[in-house]
Amino acid sequence: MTTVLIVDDQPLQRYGFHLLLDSVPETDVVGEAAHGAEAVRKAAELRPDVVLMDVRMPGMDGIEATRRIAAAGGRSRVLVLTTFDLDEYVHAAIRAGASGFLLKDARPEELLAGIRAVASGDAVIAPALTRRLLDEFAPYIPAHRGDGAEDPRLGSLTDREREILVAVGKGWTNGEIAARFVLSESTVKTHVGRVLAKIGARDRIQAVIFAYDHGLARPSTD
Amino acid sequence: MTTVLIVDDQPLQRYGFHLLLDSVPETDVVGEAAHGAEAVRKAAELRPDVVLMDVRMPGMDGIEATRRIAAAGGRSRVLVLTTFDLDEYVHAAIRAGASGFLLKDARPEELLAGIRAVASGDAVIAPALTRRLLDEFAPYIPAHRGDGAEDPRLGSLTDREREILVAVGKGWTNGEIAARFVLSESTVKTHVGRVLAKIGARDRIQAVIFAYDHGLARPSTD
DNA sequence: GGGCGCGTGGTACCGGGGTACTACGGGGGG
DNA sequence: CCCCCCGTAGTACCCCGGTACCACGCGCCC
Repeated sequence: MTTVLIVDDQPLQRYGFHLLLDSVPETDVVGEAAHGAEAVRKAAELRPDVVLMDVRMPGMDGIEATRRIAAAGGRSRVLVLTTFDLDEYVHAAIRAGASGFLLKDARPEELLAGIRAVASGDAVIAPALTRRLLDEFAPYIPAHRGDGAEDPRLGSLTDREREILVAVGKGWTNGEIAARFVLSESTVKTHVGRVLAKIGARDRIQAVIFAYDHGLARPSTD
Repeated sequence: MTTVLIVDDQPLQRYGFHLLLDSVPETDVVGEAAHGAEAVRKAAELRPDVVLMDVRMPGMDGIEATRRIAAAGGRSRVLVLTTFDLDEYVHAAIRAGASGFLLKDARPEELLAGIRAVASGDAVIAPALTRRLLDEFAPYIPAHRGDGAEDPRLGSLTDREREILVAVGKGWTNGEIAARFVLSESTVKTHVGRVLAKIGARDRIQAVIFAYDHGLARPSTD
């Protein structure tokens, strides 16, 4: 039995979801909320397995509410439901920590399957959005995976050189690298020089780009 | 009516899929293949709407076959099906141009729903894999989307300065930027200096990292 | 008209980065 | 045993990048 909290500013919409979830035995609607603030409060109080979250709401919107519920660290998973498949919503929801993103025109079975998946710790994305997400993220998949053959330039690096490349990818200067690795700056320069030669980069800048392209560096959420 | 090509090295597995797809009216199995090479050939010959592709096969594997079918540019969409939810497979399949990735332990309705979605141009990912994909790609979502408030540093840049930042993000030297923008190098240095000051970067290197973090630069598939 | 932001351009200076070359000790394989 | 790779370290040199400061023309708004 999975417990559900329904969040939507439209009473009729809540009623519809409530009816649907009551029609199957495995879900139990434990509460409703009409806006973000109420959602955050009730999620903390009722500790539902799944929060069905609308995006567009007066006051605190669904994204901010999702962020707070996710940040609270409880075991509630948020499934975002919206009428509009705007990329910004999807991006924002994912970043906010949502476990799912479905459109309100989904068929009832899809919604129930989504709730089941989210409750069990998995995640779901509406197929119409998945296509765009895949197209967007495909370039970020490191080339050394996926291309069958690993980039030979990566393989040519020694362990130490790969460490140095990662450090360069973080934007550290030679002096900083020397300090953190407890090395002389000369040694660092030697390593960096060899790395540049091996990967075919003229600058440390192109080494940074290389590192990003090959998954050795990734955006930090500092 | 969506036409389907079944690719799997196990005859019994093909038989099972065939039976399942024959049991519903909206799919029509137009062929089978036992390995990658045959799959590529039959896909070109039969032009199915959807290719049900196994990953592990002797000879040419499903990933390579997917790559070739996708590269051929026909309207066939590939739905990869595998027993193992290894991240490498998922990554490789997405990079190869697959439109979907499901596990063989999926329920029949899920498989059929997946085929429908893929045939209509959407994409599907098994919920168990979606979670890991989301966790992996969330950092790549540019901070200026998703965080509600746009990064004020980005907004402070003029149009020209943003262009310059993008160019810096590509790893171009001041000289190259000057050449491509038809400017003097002095002007470029002035712009770069202002950009660095505005975004709070000490180097052009950290400007490159900033560009990646904020979605102004992304891995190129050169 | 006077200001101001923006894009353009210049000079001068200096420090970090990159290259070339050399060197040496340790570990592993022929 | 000897050699080679690897990691370490140094010196010398040059150039690009970054900073500081100044300058001018254009468009826009008060």
